Amino acid sequence: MNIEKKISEKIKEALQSLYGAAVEKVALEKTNPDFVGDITLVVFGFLKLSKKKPEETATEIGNYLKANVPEVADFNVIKGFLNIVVSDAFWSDYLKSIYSKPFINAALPAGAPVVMVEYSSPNTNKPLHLGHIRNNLLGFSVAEILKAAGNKVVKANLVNDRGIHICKSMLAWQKWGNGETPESTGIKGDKLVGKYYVEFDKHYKKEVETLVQQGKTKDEAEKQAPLMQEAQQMLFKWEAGDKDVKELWATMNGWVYKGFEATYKMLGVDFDKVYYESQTYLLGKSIIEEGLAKGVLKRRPDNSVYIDLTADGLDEKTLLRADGTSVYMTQDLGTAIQRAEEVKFDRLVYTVANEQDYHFKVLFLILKKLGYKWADGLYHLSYGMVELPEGKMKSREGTVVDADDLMDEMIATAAATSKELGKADGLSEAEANKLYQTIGLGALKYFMLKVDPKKKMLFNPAESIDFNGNTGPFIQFNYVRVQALLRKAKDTMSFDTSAALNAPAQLLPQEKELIIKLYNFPVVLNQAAAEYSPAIIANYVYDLAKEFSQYYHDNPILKEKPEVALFRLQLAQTVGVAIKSCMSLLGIEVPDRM
RNA sequence: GGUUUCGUAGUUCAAUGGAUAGAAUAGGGCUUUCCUAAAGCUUUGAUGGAGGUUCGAUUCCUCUCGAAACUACCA
Repeated sequence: MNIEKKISEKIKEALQSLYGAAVEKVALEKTNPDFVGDITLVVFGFLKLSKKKPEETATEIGNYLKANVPEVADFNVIKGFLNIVVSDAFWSDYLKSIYSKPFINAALPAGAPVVMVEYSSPNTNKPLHLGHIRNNLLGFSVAEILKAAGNKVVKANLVNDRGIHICKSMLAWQKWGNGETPESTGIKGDKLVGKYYVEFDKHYKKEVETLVQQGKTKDEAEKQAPLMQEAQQMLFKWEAGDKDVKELWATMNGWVYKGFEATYKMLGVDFDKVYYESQTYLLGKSIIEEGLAKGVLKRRPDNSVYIDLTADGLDEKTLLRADGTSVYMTQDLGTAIQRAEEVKFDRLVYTVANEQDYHFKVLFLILKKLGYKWADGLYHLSYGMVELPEGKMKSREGTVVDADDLMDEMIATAAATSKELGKADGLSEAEANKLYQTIGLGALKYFMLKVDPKKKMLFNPAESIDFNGNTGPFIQFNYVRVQALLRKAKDTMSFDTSAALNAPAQLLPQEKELIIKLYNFPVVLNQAAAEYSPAIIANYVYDLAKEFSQYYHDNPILKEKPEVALFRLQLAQTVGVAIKSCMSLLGIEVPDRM
């Protein structure tokens, strides 16, 4: 049984027995490291019941616990704080109970809640950049965390494959592409399509400029520029099913998908379901009638349809234009309803940057007003933007950090550092390359995931490539140390991982700390799942690795006499498994040597 | 203008209303006859400002200053 739970039950008993008071909930916390003890009860809240001084109250409760709870070895009182010492035997037994078992329970309970996590959702007109990396890493990691916390997870990607943006690329390619293909140029498909998107923009800007010089307003110029008109024409043709346009569209999107696939593979993310907007963009129109009938939606004289959210502190939101066409919101309503029917999710998580907070607020509210019960299970995983030291990424200033380039750079830096330190000596080229990739991507992923998703983050390329301190490679290194120990132990003392674990009667303080850290994992995992925050896992695994690093530094393991060495190895092994498991929740691999 | 979010060491990040606000990095000073020094030890240094609630506030409330995002019949 969970020790906190047991102690808090006993504290309720103590309050009943000592002061005749019934208390509903007793909150415990971890003892501050500067004091002796493992678990702390703050007694200020009970003074009204005891009618005694804080010290006296705490001592009375402490005495009761020590007498009635075998696991409570001792206690001390400082002001209103009752610090409880849990016996070494309890911690040793706990370690024994998890030794040589999977650190994370992979089996899902029957009837596990179904959670759909949508993430990535790129546009097909340009390659993925740094912002997408945060999105992809977050979405993937949150999905893994929810899985580990006992949910049946469906990862989904909604590809924005249609619209004016891709038409711009198509048009520019027709005009200036000279039949270029990824094959003929050797350029990655998504990059090639992106190149023509930029090309369009260049010519378009010139046209706008010319029109402005001729006396048009900027607004007029932007709408009337011939290139924009042509792109619009192309979109109409696409919607009308024009064969040539559809063919070009399919071809160029095909190039992009091949490029995306390579980026996703390198990034290590995957999806259970891929949706395409070309197949979903008409959804949602059908519910307009329903909404009008229910009186939730209203029609304006010009025939456009809207919902009035001013009573909720929001604005009026148009859902159908006067010409009867739908807007993005309408589409999102439709896809949500479709998924609710198709997947029957308990929760649907949208991984989308916080610039769309308003959009999702409105989306969820409309679905609730339309009477869908499942709308309560919708969640916007809103994450902050990634900024560079010089400010926001701006495509026209060329400061956009390309996802592929960034990963390549991280891997190259890992390679250079490894070679410099002679860490790759004795590895085959394939092994060495795999190692560089593991370290480079580990650094990048950890750097991005250790920050609270809700907060905007600063991406400093120089610092992200650092391998010291609170970084992915530092954590990987401590895993590697464990593996080196285990390898050596197999040779020198025929260490056998199937041997039973026998703990010493008295644990070293650092050993106890490590076991307590391991013991806390389920709480940490649940918190990470509840808050949709990989950062909580990242901070946890860093703490664990740091704690182990000090233990390793201060205490020889293999040089000790056999029974001590055996226990320390088994503890190290357990820590290694824990590190690897936590890193996998972040989508980060660990090497066996580095 | 309105709505929302955010202001913590030089910098990048932590802290269910709890004890002396933790790390990392940068700067100062050390450690290698020791299982991987991609390590460890040590030192300097912070809650934007003013009130309030509380035994206790980085955390909750009000005001204020500063930053960002959103506020389309765009996606």
